[in-house]
Amino acid sequence: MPTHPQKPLIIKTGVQFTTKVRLLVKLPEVDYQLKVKTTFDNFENTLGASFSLLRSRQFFILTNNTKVMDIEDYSNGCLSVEFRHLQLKEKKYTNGTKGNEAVFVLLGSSCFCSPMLHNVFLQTCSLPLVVISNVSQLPGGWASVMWYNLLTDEPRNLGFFGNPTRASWSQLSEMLSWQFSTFAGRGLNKEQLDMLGEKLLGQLVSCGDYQVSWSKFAKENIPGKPFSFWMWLDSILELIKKHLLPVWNENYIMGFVSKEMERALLKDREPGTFLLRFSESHLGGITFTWVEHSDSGDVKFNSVEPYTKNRLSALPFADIIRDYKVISNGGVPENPLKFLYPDIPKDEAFGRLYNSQPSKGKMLTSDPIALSLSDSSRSEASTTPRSCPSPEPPMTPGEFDMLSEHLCFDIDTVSFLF
Amino acid sequence: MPTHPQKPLIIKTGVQFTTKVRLLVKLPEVDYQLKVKTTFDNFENTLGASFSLLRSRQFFILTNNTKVMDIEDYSNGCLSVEFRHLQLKEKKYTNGTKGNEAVFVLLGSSCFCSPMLHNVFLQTCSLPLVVISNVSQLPGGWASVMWYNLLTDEPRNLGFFGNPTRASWSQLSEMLSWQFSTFAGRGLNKEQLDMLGEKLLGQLVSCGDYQVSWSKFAKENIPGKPFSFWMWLDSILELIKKHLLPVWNENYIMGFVSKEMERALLKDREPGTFLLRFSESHLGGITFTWVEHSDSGDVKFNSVEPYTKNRLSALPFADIIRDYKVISNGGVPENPLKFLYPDIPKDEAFGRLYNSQPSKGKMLTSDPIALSLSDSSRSEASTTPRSCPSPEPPMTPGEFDMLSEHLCFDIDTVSFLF
DNA sequence: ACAGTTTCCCGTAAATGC
DNA sequence: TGCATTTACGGGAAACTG
Repeated sequence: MPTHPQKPLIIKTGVQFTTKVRLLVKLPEVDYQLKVKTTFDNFENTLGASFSLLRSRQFFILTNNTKVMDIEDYSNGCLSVEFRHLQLKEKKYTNGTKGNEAVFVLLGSSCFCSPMLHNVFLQTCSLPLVVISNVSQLPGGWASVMWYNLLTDEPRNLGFFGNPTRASWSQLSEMLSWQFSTFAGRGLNKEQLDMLGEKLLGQLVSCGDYQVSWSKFAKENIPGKPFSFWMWLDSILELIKKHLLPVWNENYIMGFVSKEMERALLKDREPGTFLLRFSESHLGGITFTWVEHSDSGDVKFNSVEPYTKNRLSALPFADIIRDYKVISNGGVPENPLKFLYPDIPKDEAFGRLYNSQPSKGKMLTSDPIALSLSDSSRSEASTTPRSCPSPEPPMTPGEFDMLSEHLCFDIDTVSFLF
Repeated sequence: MPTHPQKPLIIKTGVQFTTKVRLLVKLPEVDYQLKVKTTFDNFENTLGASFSLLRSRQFFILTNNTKVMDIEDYSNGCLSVEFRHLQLKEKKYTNGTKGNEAVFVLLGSSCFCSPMLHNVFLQTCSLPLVVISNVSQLPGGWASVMWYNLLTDEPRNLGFFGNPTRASWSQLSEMLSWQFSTFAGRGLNKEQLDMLGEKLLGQLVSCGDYQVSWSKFAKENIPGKPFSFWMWLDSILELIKKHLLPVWNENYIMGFVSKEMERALLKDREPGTFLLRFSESHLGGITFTWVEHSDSGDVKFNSVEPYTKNRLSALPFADIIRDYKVISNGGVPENPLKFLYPDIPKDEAFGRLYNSQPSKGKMLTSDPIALSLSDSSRSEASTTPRSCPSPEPPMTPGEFDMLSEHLCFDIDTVSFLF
């Protein structure tokens, strides 16, 4: 199990993780033990080649990394060893090049069989994974995992990020929707994806499918903003996961709407109609915009400053909507939010989601009154037996091949689907 | 320097600290080096005794703990070595007894002199200190440091907490006031201390001086509350440090007033007169109570639920006072807080302390409206030379004694005054 | 079982490295 | 010098351990 249970294949240095090595074939009942060692593969090329180059960044396993595969460790019909409390640390004396956080590396494992299988060397490896040193790198690391799995079928394409291939918008948008359905319980509809596509690619999306670069997706900042497209999207995903889950799952958050579209949708609606959208200017923010008619009959739009995780952890979003008040010139506070777009009465939509006491009767506002008018794994077995001269070969070549092909190394029991 | 710069003599395991060993005498210019080693003293009795017992809890220094005292390290006219990045860890294989967090222990240091002073052994030690494993133990640890320093002049009374002596209320109250003046910039006045004394001791305080036990001060819970007296007081100190410093320093927080006293003070005052007091039921909370007259002419007292660090970090306290509104039956919100007790107009008192925009004109309340009607070193040198048979004594006995008496060990440059 | 302690690790801030 | 990355550690919560 990697450090973040929800995000496999990402390991943070200094934080414990778990891995399991399995022998996929049922062996004849012989009385021997397998000594298994888990190591971090610091070499550039594939396993089993006759020579290798050390990578520019190297890691090692700090903790106990050898275990004996016990006959009693049968689980699901195969021999396995689980390594717990493994911890990764970077080697500090490597040549100066500090790579980016998207470096893909391999966790390898080797088996020595004794006494009967003595001198037979077996090796397997995990899927490529990302090493980070701080949770602040988790979004970037996850972007790498997604991009890799979207564009490579090879289980061990370690040079992938040297020249990452592009993704078509149809591929990418499907994956983005998948992220929302996996982590937030509800995916993205066509309108939401269209807005995202336009944000990422401009009007190009509408003119057929388009190729998106890795850089545009996760490295370059959105023009005029201090964050990349994925950083922005991930901040919203996190906001939903932590503070908006029920509202999101009820499909009450339109979320991804441009301000132009927002106005177009609201302008012909009943006064007091509102919709919820994510902030495009700040990371992890959600606002509401409502329509009203001024005395002269003009249509007016009002928005509130985005609510971020800090404000939402003080009061759940549904309660904010219920308790939101505008103090009109008459001095009487009133809630301007009447209908969730297109025309659902507010309490009908949010009623079940209210948490704390509603405000009524004599009330004390113990909180500020602000002036604000505008919105400012798939499991993969890979083995590479090395032929070593064995003085007394304990198995036939056929038996050996079979054994080699069924030694499996999972970094997590959770499968990883893309 | 210990882990918490403001609270010396408390070291948290796994967190870096700094210490300095100084040779207080100016040595004749000889060409030798002193190798100094810092260790954690895990023995029961004083330095230099012929035998010792291991303590039930033992710690050791994880990191590099030897350094050579260089001739060039002269600072303030004496030889010194500074140890940085020291880290403490508990020995895990000791006998089962887990002691409490108030264990006092010693950091020791020994010097080997070579080549001229070869075979001469010198040793010094720090003041007693407290080891904790989590910042949640900091208040308890600090209570120990205070109690020790209040009641012992001995620099190394390690058995003190086996049977801690009592403190007189006059001693203790002086120290409590000192804590507030040190950490919050303003001490406690007689009325505040009287309230604290009564809380701790009942009416006994008024009948002359009284002895307070260590247990009553920091171990036993306040009757009916899930926290001790010091836990409660420290939570308030922390609240002031983080969120109330300017208001506290302007002396606008009466703070320590019983509810009875509060009512007695307010009842004859102008309606809208209010005062600020700390919550006695919750840790780290502050409320305000104001007086008003009901239609029938009765005096009424209203309080708000205590503000805690979470709410105060959303909006500073002065702004809360400015923006606080009661929505009367007429529906018009109004601020009931008019005069800070005894009769200071609110804005006159808090005007300078307001931070954000005041609320006026058309206002949006983006925050909840709650229904709430009631308050529901000194530097110490200690050396114990051991006489070792030296084949070629490089110094006269007099010189040696002088050297021994002037080897000093500070755990911090910050002096510690009680 | 429970209560006092410790461990774990996120998330912010500061330090470091290139 | 500035940005990318790591380290430091407070703080909340889970895990531990007698």
